[in-house]
Amino acid sequence: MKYDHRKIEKKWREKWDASHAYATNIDAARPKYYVLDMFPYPSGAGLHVGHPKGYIASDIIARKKRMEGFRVLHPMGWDAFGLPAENYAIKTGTPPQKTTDESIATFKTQISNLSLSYDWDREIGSHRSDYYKWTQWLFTKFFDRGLVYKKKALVNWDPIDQTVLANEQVLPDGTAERSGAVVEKKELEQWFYKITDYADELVDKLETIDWPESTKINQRNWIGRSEGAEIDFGLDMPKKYKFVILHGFEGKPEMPRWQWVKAKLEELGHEVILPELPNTNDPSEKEQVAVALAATTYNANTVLVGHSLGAAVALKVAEKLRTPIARLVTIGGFIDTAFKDKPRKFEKRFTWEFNGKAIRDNVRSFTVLQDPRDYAVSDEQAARLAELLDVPVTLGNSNEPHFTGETEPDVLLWLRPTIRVFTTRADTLFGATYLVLAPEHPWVTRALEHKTVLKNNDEVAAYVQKAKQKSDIERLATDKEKTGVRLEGVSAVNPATGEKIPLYVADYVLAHYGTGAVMGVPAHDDRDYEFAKKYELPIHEVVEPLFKRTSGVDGLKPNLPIERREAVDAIIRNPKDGRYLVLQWKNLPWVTFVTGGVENESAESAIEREIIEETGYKNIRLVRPLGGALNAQFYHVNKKSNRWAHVRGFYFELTDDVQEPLSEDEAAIHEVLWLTKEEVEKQLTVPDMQALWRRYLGREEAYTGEGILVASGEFDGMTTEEARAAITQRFGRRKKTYRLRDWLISRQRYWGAPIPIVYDPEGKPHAIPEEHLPWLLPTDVEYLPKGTSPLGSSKELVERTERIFGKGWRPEIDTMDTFACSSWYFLRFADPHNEKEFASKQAIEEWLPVDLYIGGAEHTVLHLMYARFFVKALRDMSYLKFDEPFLKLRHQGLIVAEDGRKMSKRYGNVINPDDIVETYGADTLRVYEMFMGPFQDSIAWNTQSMIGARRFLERVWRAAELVKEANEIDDEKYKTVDAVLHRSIKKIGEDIDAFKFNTAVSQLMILLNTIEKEKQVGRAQWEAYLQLLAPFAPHISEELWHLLGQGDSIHSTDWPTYDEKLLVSETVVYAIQIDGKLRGQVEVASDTDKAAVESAAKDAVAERLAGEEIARTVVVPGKLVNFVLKR
RNA sequence: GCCGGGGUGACGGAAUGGUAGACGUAGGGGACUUAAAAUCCCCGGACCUUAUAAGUCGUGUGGGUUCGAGUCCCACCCCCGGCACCA
Repeated sequence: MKYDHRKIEKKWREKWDASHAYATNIDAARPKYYVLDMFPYPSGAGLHVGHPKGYIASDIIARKKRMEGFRVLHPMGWDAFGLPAENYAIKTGTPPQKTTDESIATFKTQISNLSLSYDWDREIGSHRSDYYKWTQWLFTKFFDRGLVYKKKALVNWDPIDQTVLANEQVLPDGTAERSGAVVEKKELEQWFYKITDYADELVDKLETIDWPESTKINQRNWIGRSEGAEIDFGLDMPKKYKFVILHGFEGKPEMPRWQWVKAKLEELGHEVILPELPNTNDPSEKEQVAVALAATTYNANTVLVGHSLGAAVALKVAEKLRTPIARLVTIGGFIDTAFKDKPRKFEKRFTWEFNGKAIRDNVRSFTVLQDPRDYAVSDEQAARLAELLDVPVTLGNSNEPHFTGETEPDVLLWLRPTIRVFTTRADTLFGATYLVLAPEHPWVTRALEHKTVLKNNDEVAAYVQKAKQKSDIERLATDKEKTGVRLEGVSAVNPATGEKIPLYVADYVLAHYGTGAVMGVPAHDDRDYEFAKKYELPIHEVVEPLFKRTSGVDGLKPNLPIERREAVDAIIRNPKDGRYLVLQWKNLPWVTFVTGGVENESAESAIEREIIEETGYKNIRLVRPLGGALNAQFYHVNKKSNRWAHVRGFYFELTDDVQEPLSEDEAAIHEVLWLTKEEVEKQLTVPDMQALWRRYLGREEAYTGEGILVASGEFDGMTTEEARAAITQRFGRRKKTYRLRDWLISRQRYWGAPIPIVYDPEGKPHAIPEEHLPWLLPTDVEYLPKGTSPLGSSKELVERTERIFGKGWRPEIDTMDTFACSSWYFLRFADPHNEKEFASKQAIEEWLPVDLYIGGAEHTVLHLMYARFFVKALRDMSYLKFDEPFLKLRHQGLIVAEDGRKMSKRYGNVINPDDIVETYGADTLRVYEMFMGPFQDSIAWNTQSMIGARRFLERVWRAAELVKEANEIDDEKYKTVDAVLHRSIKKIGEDIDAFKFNTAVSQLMILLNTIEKEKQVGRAQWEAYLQLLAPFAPHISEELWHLLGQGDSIHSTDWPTYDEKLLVSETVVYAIQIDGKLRGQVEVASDTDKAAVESAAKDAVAERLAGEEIARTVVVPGKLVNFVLKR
């Protein structure tokens, strides 16, 4: 009978479908296992053979887990919102709903052909309203929780797709990941998920999950946490101000924060007035203003400051002034009483009206300082205040959420002229010789508004303007020369040295990272070095380099103490031939320059003495010392001790060739070589020697490594690591910053989940209540986007909004980034038909988290990080009890086309799985894809090679004829097969668990080879064989299983177990080596003791050992014998 | 530049510091056949040798540690992926 895959596969597919063979087993007595594939976007093009690779692997795991007694959740669904269907709609008018459903049908057929054991009863589609209802519901919960916010921001605009993109969707070269368009900057009001709130946990919890290390590293890099310090540099300006500070509700001038602010400002020579406002719990507008006005005279040097209620008073004061003041700062201020937390006593009488124009006419600049965490004043209140003054809100961080801490450095920062920098190298603070601000830095913006602060106001304004016009690509081109402009008329004070240092504005400093300002330490930072060279700024070295060897022959021995020594090195050149002298060490695999210790003498005399001793050349001339000292820590192989050498380098030239003979001691440890410049560069491998060589060549550079502090006062002698902590403590604060920014989810596109927000007639956004969800995607739309969302063209949407919420209410017309839909789908699979919840608590507890997640490596940051964020946020809202969605993650490698390129319609090199299934069978495809090579590697498809998998299955088919019943079995042959069988059960089980599918298949082949060679296989042995094959080739194994007369499916049988005793064979072949070279073999019983093995081996190679003396014999049990001969 | 991963026959690949190249593909030889396909058997890293036996070399390059290195250490070259003026 021939192996007819078409007939067999069709038959079983239909039987399994009809019987719902893969419905999820919900027997609570079994342990659960949730194995999930990343749900695909159902593109119109259908699948190519590369797509199912991951599905096949997860299916193998799912099948094996079922056979091992687990209840397995193995679902599949569709990530169905997305641009291709929408772009197709724009071109043809076909509704995306229709296109998408058709594509899903195609995908499902293709996937079904492979008999992947999904529970199709749990199928979901993210575009279906019963799914996106919950995507929207989650949005509203995030909204209530403060994890969703709207802000005007410079965003990435894709001019081809006509929508904004998340930072993650923009490639490093500034083009869009999807469309390839050059991304533009646009200022738009957009919705954001506050993923940065979870930055720390997103980094820290990576350690708890079993993910590929490279994926974890990618996430860590993307979040880009760096731990450093914030340090404030006071500004020295000729101008001094008078600060009038008005406290808030139930406040007092004696409060620690005001006294602290006052003291800090007075230190800088400013004047501070702190009037006490009366009756703040029942304030009268007139009384408050009168007290404030009476406190002092107001003029162009006055800075008026108001906290909370005091801010409202300050605004009224400003309204009434006759001469303009310099500045008005509100801290946690408001102009209405729509408080977040609770009503205030004064609300009844607070009916104050503010004249924005009068205030703006009387004040030259404003700052509205608001902490988003403020418990009383909402961001909307702050926004209304800022609108009155026509300035943006300045976001700050208070120590206590309403700026009520004992000290409030952020308040001081916005009052006192101070520049705060972020640095990871606080240890180099003494070397900071200038500051650089980003062009968008608020202090620069404000100074430019004042016009008189900077002597070169126009020049700076022009530079800032130019920088703003540059695209990100231009600004981030790293090879470009740095530019900047000095801020004339101001200087900063280095808090460590007290020195006055200049300020620059330069576009190499990024406004959105850290504080938007950096300290320039040219001696120890490459960028600062480049900048300082160009603008001739002083370079102060404060770190002596330290070269620490931790591995290799001269790596520090951890158990020995480190001895400090003053040392000297010399580069010696012979001017006659231009060669350099090096020492070739006898017991070290490298060359060095002449090197030695200083013994009660000057460094200069020490090096001359060492040169004579080590080389014999005595007529030498010191040309110049080579820079400052450097440190080397290493294990001194000759002296057998750990050394910390504090080295001075010198450059000498030979005056003649006279060379004395070396002492015996010296000659024994090294020899003198003369090398050309090229040879030196090639052979010199010791880092401190290389550093010396670079100095000799005059190569100037910043030293950015670790080292020992110098010229840093009390911190001298500390390691950079110690100094970072100590200097931070003394002059700044520890601070973490992140590269990660909040997740922009607004998309100006049609085919996505509508953002469930409506705006009241005042324009205030409201989350749509649950009873109105799903908030349906309208269908009466113009698909073509025109810079705003197509939803804007829907009449039905507006009518719906007004009908439900009232006249004048307007719908949000943006849709959500599709990643929002895929950030929680794994939860829905636990309970996919629930109409009351996104999933019941019980279902979630039963199935989650996902035990094994398989998908492409292209999702290492986007989807995988967003999903982690969702889970953490939902946990904090008490919907979940676990921290991480995916406990174990594996990526499948790509299958590229036979020509080595990516499979793509464009190249015409796509292999369609349907064709392979038709011609060779699904089992062949499955076996081949697993056998190709390591699961995570990218490998080229090779149809010829695939035929090998087909041949293997044909051999399996024929081997069924070799099955023998007990009475006809030849014992010897049975035993031979049994030994290989039990080893195979062990290996195949372990290999599947370890994702080594390729070697598992190879073991199936080895076992089959054995069966064929013995020409017989016991019935029970054959049953076990089919069970081992079943996860890989479900159809043929099922068919052969039934041919044995079995009634039930092979896929619901118990996974075979192996007998430990059978893993050990009776005899073992030892390899025999002489001096490590293979010289023979000997077979002995496997329980032979070492001595007997040794003598058997000795006999086997007796001829070769004749006349030789054996110095040593190594016997590795079960492996080999090695005779080491005496020489 | 920085951070990952990798470099093994003609090809895909295998190998807890212990006989390098399992398993498969292509290839060569043979059997069966009128013939071909399919199937079965044998060979299958390079060099040396008529061939065998024996030997020499061999896992990107150069060194090292070890009785023994594809595997560990040092330096370097190349390829792939990610990040990149992130202070």
